[in-house]
Amino acid sequence: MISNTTFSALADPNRLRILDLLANGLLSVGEIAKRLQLRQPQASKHLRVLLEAGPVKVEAESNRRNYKLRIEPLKELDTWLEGYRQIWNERYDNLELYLKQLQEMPKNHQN
Amino acid sequence: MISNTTFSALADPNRLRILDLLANGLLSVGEIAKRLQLRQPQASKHLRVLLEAGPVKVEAESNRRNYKLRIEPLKELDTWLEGYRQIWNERYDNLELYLKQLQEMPKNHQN
DNA sequence: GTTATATATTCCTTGACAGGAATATTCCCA
DNA sequence: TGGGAATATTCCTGTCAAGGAATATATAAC
Repeated sequence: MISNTTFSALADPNRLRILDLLANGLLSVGEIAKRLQLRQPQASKHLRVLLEAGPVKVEAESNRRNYKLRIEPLKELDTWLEGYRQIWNERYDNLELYLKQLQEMPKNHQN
Repeated sequence: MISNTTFSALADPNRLRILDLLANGLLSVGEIAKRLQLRQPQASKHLRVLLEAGPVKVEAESNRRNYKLRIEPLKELDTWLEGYRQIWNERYDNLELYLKQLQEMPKNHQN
């Protein structure tokens, strides 16, 4: 079972945007704040949430702190989704089967 | 871009559990409350959140209301994840490549 | 129609969280 | 060692969401 902390961390538009930024490579706090038009403290605060929840890691480089994506929590999300993917495939299969049966049914039996 | 409302709806342990229950088929409010040891009003309230956020739908049957999974928002989640899946595959590919190069490298060049 | 059952809604209180502003901390460099 | 740049933290305030309790609504059964 996936924990809800991952979802909580992503339940904020700015943090979602941060992840999308980091998908293209590591960034410093200042860069993130600049690109998202956030004030630096808010950027730091959001990054802290992401850091503690998991989907981000940090690496100090002199007085910069470079944040990177941490892919594991997203993999967990993927794993969690797996169970539901089965459901929608199942349903799709049923629809396919239904359409096939409909096609094979003689026209005069289609009411 | 996925909206954060889906994540918000899932950012609660009880709602996650509700989804997991509904993955096995439709359930009435009372059943959900009972299985999750929730009071009925709280169950209703969580279901309302899920209903408005998307991942659940409802069907009235006499004085019961049967809630079902609505798979579309989870598909959206899946689509959103797709971008990140590319990242982890990419990294995996790089690792594979690295290991391959390592293998092909003559032993006396491995420092 | 009255009663029971299932569900939804309202009101209240409390706790968590986001943003703003100010300040603290850390590290580099001269 | 002092100053500046980058980042983190603290304090404050307003908003929102969750749970509890009580109540309203709807449907079935008699």
